[in-house]
Amino acid sequence: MVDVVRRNTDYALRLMVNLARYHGNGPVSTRAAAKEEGVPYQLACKLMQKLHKSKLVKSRMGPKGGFSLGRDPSQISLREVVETIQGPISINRCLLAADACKRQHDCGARTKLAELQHYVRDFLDRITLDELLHNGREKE
Amino acid sequence: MVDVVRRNTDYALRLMVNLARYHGNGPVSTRAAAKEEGVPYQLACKLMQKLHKSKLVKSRMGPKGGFSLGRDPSQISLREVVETIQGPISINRCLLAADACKRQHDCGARTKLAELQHYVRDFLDRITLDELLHNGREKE
DNA sequence: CATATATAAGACTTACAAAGTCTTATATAT
DNA sequence: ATATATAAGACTTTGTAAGTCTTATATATG
Repeated sequence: MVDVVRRNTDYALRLMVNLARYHGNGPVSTRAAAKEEGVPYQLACKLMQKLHKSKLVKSRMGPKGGFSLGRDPSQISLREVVETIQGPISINRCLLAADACKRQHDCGARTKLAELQHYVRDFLDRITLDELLHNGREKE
Repeated sequence: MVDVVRRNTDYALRLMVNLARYHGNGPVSTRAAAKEEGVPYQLACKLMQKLHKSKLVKSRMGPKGGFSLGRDPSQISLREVVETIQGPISINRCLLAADACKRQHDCGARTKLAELQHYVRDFLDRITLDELLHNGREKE
């Protein structure tokens, strides 16, 4: 079995939604976010580093420091987070490079799978952090 | 990077399309199909065994033996082949069991990802082996 | 009936990548 | 000065996909 969204990506998503929840109230420490979201602390550190490199979060060092979202939660898509952590979303490896497969010329699957890949990417593009946040806390 | 369709699944798909190509002309030996589709022979054997267990192909032992499709190519979907080889298609492991995640009650991602998973499965349900075959050989 | 050709089954090994841990360095609020 | 936080990356563990090997069994055909 293969998950399109891996465990670490799931963790990163939770952390990002956590930051979204406290957006505007100053930085959130990794320790706090990790604890609240049930993510192993050391892993959370590494994930935050990746998210920082891709500018999805800003950091402030020192006490009272932590991470905060780089943009408004309505401007960060699920796909950005996913691809930051686990790389480009792929249906089949033959779709990641134009010349990845020499059989592609008489391959009936390629076109179909490319179509699906496009749909999936687009779907995740259209979901934003604030949607996830409001969706989840709707009932309260 | 994660491929929704793994390498072995890709191999199995090629083998199945090969059988579809010769459908009605008696069994195809694994050796022949593997060679024609560029699949390592021993791997092809294991894949054919899985396909046989799930009734997607019929086998005939002995010389002049080999495998043939269990049903007409128009009645075998891409999803059946994929799930026979690599198990259920999953967007996130939290979607595979009703109680896989205790956070699901206030999780905004779950609904969206379930929707996507449903779309992907349905998409692959609607593609059949004979479509793949005709798509690929259209130009000839 | 002997033999060559095919599948059947599963143990075993290898290779790779994800997940998780540990260590050291650096910045800053108080 | 010190405690608290991030920064960075080496390292270990674990899981699983991919690939190989071995032995058994069925059957067409001379």
